[in-house]
Amino acid sequence: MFLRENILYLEKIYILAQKKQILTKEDYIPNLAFDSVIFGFNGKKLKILVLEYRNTGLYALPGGFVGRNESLEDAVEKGVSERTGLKNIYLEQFRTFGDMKRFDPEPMKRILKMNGLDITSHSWLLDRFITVAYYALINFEKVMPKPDPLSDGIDWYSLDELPPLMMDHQQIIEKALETLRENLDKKLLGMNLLPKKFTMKELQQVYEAITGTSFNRSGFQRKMLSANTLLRHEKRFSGNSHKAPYLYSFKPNPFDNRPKTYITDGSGSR
Amino acid sequence: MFLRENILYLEKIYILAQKKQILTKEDYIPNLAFDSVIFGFNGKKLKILVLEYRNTGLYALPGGFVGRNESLEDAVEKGVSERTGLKNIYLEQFRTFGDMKRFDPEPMKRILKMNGLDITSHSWLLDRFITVAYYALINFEKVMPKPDPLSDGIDWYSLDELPPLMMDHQQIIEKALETLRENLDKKLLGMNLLPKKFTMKELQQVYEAITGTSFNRSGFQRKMLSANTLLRHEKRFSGNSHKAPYLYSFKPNPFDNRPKTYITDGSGSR
DNA sequence: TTTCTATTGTTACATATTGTTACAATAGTA
DNA sequence: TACTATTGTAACAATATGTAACAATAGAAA
Repeated sequence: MFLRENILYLEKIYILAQKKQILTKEDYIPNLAFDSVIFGFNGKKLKILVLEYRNTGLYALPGGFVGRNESLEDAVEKGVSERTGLKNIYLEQFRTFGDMKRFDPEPMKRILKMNGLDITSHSWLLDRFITVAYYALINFEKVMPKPDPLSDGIDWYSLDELPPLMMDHQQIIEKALETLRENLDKKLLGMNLLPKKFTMKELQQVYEAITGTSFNRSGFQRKMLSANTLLRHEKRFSGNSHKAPYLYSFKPNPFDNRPKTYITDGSGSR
Repeated sequence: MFLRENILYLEKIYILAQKKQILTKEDYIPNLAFDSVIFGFNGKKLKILVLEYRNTGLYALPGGFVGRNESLEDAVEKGVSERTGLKNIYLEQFRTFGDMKRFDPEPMKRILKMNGLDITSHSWLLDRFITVAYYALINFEKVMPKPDPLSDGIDWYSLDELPPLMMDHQQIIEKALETLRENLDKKLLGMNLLPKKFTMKELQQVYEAITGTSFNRSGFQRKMLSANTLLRHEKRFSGNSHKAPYLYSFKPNPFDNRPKTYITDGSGSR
């Protein structure tokens, strides 16, 4: 019993040390944060990772701060990796939110209080923040969501079953989805939400989940194949009594000079 | 003579007071700036407004800082208005640049020195900055460019005759142009670069200047007219010996619920 | 084995969109 | 009145897209 309590005590110290490290003002650029809309596809629906803060009933997008000597995108990569357990994540910056309406210290006060943290010594967290928003596309099956030090929960939510979110996070999600839809035709985004090999039907389901519309099966297949970006592999025998579909993968694009896994957009921000 | 010197002295004090106001650290969000790529169309080519700093040989995009109690977009609107003399400018945020490579205090040191400003008391300007970049589309004929307090020159440059620019401003321009091209099909951007009434040929020239390609005259006309967004007005008799072209204007879009002049994108960042 | 069903890959054809050329209209000049 | 440069539009060809039909087939059921 003594041992167990001792371990719990050490654990508590460790967590506090972690918190202290994470919440020291001097290490970060003040008034600047990032937020991430992490999309996954479960085979049917598009989902988003949402954090729940301890005993507050507050829900939020996973976010973080930018180190004084750290590039913006390194900070985001690190933050999203910590929440998902994945590396080399497809990330795309889509907007920076700098409205005064964002300035509401009350939620953060509650979060600090419920985590037993002193408000005065963390007052910089109650200040105004401008946030750079990114969306991430990840393979749903590979992810092991982990809450951040101030949260006790992190979970997948479909777009139509989102909990009430803090501040302007609902609007951030809407803008993320809007951008994702605009980018869908321009880039090969589907690949980042699917396993390496997939059927034409699965690909179509991803497109339908993202756009919220349905496509004609025949036309979709023709268009995808004519784009000349898919490699056909062996059939997949599912054990069901019907014709087995081919598996496909995306061709590596020879005209795409970015590394295979990347933060998109090489235009100087990296 | 005494009077004249006195006036000059007062003027100097006034300018210094202005500078002091503009350069006081406490008034702004630290480490955060904005830059603007201001596009204009002179009838032939797409041009950009570029600042030249006093006696330094340094060229830069017009930019500024965000007040502690000011929304990001209000700051940008104000800044671009001050450089162009225009109000209600079409502005679009396209990317936030947060690379460590941006961190180079030397240019700012030279600028402060050449303006007779003390480096130690303005050291916050030598710090690292993350910048939110916007592009603006304006009617070339209406603008009266005005330099900012630290610059002695502001001028139009075509894309293929840009001077060597500070830091990563060249990359910011490239990304602005890329985004402008992507948005050209989605939105009615041409209208912001032309006078209210224009001919089909002028509209085509704007499109060609932006995309850097040429279009078939007949097809361009058909597509523009079929989009059902143009109003046809009287003919324009130029005095040249050939058929007079019709003048057109853009229809106000009834499905566009934004005010007629605006910062685009209502998604929470305003 | 044969028949049946659900699903898949492909083709066929109608319709819509785009690219290209041709031609008539016309404002001013010679 | 003829001529020139430019403009608006029609005509036709080439492509792309929407829709439906059909054949192939993996397993289940008979």
